[in-house]
Amino acid sequence: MSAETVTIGEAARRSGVSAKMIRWYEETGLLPPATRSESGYRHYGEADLHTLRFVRRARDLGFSVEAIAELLALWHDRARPSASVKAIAEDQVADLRRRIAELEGMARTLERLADSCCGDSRPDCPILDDLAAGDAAPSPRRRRRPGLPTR
Amino acid sequence: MSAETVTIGEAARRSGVSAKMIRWYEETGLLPPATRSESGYRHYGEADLHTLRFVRRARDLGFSVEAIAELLALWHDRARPSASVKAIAEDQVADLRRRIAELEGMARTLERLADSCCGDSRPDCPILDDLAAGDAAPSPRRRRRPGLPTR
DNA sequence: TGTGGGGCTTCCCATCATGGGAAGGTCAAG
DNA sequence: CTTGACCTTCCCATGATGGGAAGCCCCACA
Repeated sequence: MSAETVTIGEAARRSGVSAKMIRWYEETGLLPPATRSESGYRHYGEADLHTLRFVRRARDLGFSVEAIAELLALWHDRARPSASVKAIAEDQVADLRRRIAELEGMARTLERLADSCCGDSRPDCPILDDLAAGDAAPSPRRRRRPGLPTR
Repeated sequence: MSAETVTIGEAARRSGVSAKMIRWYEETGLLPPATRSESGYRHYGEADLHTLRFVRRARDLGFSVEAIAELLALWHDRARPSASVKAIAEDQVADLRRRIAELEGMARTLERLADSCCGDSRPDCPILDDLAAGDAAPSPRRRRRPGLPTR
């Protein structure tokens, strides 16, 4: 019993991770190479599906693939300290909060500008005036530490 | 007077847009080709700098390059209806709000999980338990309409 | 047993906005 | 004239994802 395995398409359907991404996760080392049939088809068992769902859920929470690799390692380490997991989660929360604050700032500014624009057929527009004002604070564009699907 | 022009590095410093990005904006058609010196150096005048600052400010508000192209066109169109500008701004706000809500959902879930994890040296961890639960709602990963720096 | 259609394989390309860096030409100050 | 800072173009990488082509495989049905 339980030698039941499924092909990659079925694994994708059952895990919510696309076949493309399953292959990519394997290629980049997030997942170990799948077992193959004689003809080269990948096959996945229940444990593999469980792992795939874990990955999927972690992606849904915005974890980067790198963070997921750490989470998977901790998941498989029966001697893990839960503090390690918690630290990763709290980092992720901090990152999410930082990004939310950034987007919130943009949204508030834009809402204020949009509210002040009467939005009719006349050309006067406080939104364009603001953009053209050119008093942009020269904040350097930082590289974000990878993470969210950002879809 | 006012035939003063600067090179791309100086334009970058004065506008807050990197030289790399100025070239890229030109290449992709967001900006018209810069005038060149005999030896091929790009040169920028006050009007160009004004445009660059406009672009920079719009990027800071999360507009996609595509949206900025529309905003620039409206900016230069003295017969524009302000409603057109307002519509673009409101689309952007809606997009920002949607993404904020998404991140907020992740952050809340993760905070709840992190709070329930005692974070000590023992291996028991509700965070991993949740990830492993595999009850992930199979929400399809949509492609996001381009926009934010997302840094 | 032949065949058709759907699933699998690998490989390449695109996204979006950005930076890094190499190889080589230009310019201005000393 | 040299030196060093700047400019040019070109290629590559990022992160996670999808699209699509070319070709092989497998099963069900006639």
